[in-house]
Amino acid sequence: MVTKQFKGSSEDADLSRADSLAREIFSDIANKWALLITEALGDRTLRFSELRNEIEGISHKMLTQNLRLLERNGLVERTVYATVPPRVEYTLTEPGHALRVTIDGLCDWTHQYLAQIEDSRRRFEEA
Amino acid sequence: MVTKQFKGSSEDADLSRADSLAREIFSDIANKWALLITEALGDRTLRFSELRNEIEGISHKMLTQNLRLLERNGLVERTVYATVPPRVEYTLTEPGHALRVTIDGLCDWTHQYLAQIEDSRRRFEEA
DNA sequence: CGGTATCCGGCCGGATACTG
DNA sequence: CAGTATCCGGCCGGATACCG
Repeated sequence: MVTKQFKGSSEDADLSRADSLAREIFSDIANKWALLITEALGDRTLRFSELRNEIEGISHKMLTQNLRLLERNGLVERTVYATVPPRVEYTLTEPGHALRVTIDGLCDWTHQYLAQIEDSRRRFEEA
Repeated sequence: MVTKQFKGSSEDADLSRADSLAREIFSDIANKWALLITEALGDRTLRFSELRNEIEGISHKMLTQNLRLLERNGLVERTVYATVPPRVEYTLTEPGHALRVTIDGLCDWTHQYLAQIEDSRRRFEEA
């Protein structure tokens, strides 16, 4: 459960702290761009510019911002080559790969229910 | 793949339309509150106020807004009882339950890597 | 090429007040 | 109790410019 920050007996301060941390992480991860980047990486190693091309519609700023976020949480490893021009590669860590599996599930779900959702939307717009 | 809007041969206009729709749905779903509401519902049936209590920190506005979003996409069914005071109940549909399974995975992931992520963050703050 | 900084318009989202 | 409407401060995120 990530929904409640404080569950059970309020005397256990550690549990509530762990839960609020869980929520914080969840909020970091459950965001469009972070998920798309993780999914785009898959088990490849990609450069900044490759990621940018790979992810339709992401801006320079959003990409760097979310890459830092993922790096900070240890989902992505960043390797800088001191060449000129510089070359920076990104790849998923083990936690990153684990997360990716569940994101795959999310993508599968999206495609599986695509038509059904489209129908539901159409029906909803009649009221 | 939800990352690229246009994949493969550009002659198939239907595929690209399906992909952009997938991205749109993905953007709707991959949002903190929508996911938390879906997770909170689980296989229960909850009233508006119960959901509000269940989800730590959600505002009245965000709850209604995201419930409409979920309803529109057919993930949540809304039942109004014409009593006074009114009573409105929310429950997951079949697509909603399917989605919930993958969100469970996300929550499990969060708890599983909690400590590891906390460490990674600490290490990151030294640079 | 990859990253940071700055600017700033727009919308996100909380607070409040009002209906059925 | 549940929902809508309005107001408005804050930050999100795109555009641009400039370093290593």
